Amino acid sequence: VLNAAVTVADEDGLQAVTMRRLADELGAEAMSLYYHVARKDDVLDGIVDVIAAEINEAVEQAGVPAAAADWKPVMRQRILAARRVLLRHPWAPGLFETRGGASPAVLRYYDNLVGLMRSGGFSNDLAHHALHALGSRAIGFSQELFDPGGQAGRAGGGSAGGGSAGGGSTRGGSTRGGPPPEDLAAQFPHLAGLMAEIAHDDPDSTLGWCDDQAEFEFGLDLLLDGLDRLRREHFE
Amino acid sequence: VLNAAVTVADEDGLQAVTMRRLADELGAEAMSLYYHVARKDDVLDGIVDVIAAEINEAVEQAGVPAAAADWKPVMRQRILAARRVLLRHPWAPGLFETRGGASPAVLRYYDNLVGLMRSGGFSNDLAHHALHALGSRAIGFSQELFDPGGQAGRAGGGSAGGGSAGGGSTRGGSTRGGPPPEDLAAQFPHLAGLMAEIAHDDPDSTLGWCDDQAEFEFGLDLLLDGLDRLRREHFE
DNA sequence: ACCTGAACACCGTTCAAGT
DNA sequence: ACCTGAACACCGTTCAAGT
Repeated sequence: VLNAAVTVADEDGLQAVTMRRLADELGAEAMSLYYHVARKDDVLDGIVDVIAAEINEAVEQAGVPAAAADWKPVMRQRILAARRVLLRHPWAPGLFETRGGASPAVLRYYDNLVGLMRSGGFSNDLAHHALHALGSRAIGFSQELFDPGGQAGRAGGGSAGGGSAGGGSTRGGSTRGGPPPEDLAAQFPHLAGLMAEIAHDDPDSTLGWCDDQAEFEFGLDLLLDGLDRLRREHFE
Repeated sequence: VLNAAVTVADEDGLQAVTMRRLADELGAEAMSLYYHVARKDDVLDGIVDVIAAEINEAVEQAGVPAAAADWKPVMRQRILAARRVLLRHPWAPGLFETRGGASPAVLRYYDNLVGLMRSGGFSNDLAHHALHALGSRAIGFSQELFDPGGQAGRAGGGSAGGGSAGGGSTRGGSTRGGPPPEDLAAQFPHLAGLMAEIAHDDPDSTLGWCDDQAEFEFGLDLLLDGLDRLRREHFE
């Protein structure tokens, strides 16, 4: 039922999952779906629950314990495991943003995360702040403003800043009569400088030169380290 | 032209900004818009540029310098100024996620941010990491999984974790035959415990008990402090 | 109980015409 | 050069019927 929707989304994107298309996929030739489901929103809610269940399963299979005194590496592993399944469903983050709270499976994921922090010495107050600070990173994706890869809603986000100093504004320039690409460096000198220096490490691409996985872990570790510091301060 | 679209979105939400509605609002009675614009995507790209320009204007009016040796408080002010305009356009963050890279105005915003970091002692490499780590927080909003307020895409996000241990799953329970609310505490013990302890500070609401502004600043400061530490390490 | 067809009110977009 | 009307191919959703 819902699995068909996930398959369609994986193959042709979220915008392809339509009631008529779903009916086609399921053998049923028409909108008999409305007997089993009240609104389309229900199937969308359903598929975030399916994905969240897949995340929980992956976390358990990876053998990441639900409680540990050494909370940090465990939480890191759980989050990276979640990220791995989200990377298989690039359309899912967009759905998680709008309907994350409707899924018991994501609540279970978060409940485990809180349990892990509690057993690691977090007060409820700090655990609460931690969930806010991590935001969507807690469940394996981050929200970037720029996505040179072009695929909107990609898990883990695309790259930020310099990455699209070329990509973004080249597009803007051609479609909207912006400045020609030549004086981009003049318009955005700092981004251009940043890009020039970083891109030279990976010379064969000026757009997709960000290592998304490494950047995700950089931001994650920055937050986890900061939280650990606060936890320790609370103890001493 | 684009201002009409922003007004419609502010009043009736993003889903209300439709080509026919826009034509109505503009006096023009039909789809003459297609003479001035090729696709609807162009007007969407256009309005993120309008909002980003509003952000840049607000930052300049607030007198936040574009370069400073003491980069941290300046960056903090810039980001919080950006957040203030995003709070006036709750639908905007959702658009920024998908089409952020298409706007010269957001590129300008980011360029200023990079310039600020550079003048504050960041290497290009660390500035690049910083943009990734901050993600959408750099431009004033954060992505939360749960939004008890119900308004999807609200700037700064709704509240996370415990906030919807009640809200989210009560909804799930009623619409999808989940468990009755009574044993939610049994199903999600850690979230329930967290909520019980935190909510008691603000007893008159079990759902919207998160101080979004405070939580946004908590996560922001966690990241800024971590980045400053890395910057100092690089110096010594 | 379960499915179906036709229809309704909406989209974005095209295109031949109007002035 | 600028606008318009009618039409097309799609949506989600309803509803009276079918078995």
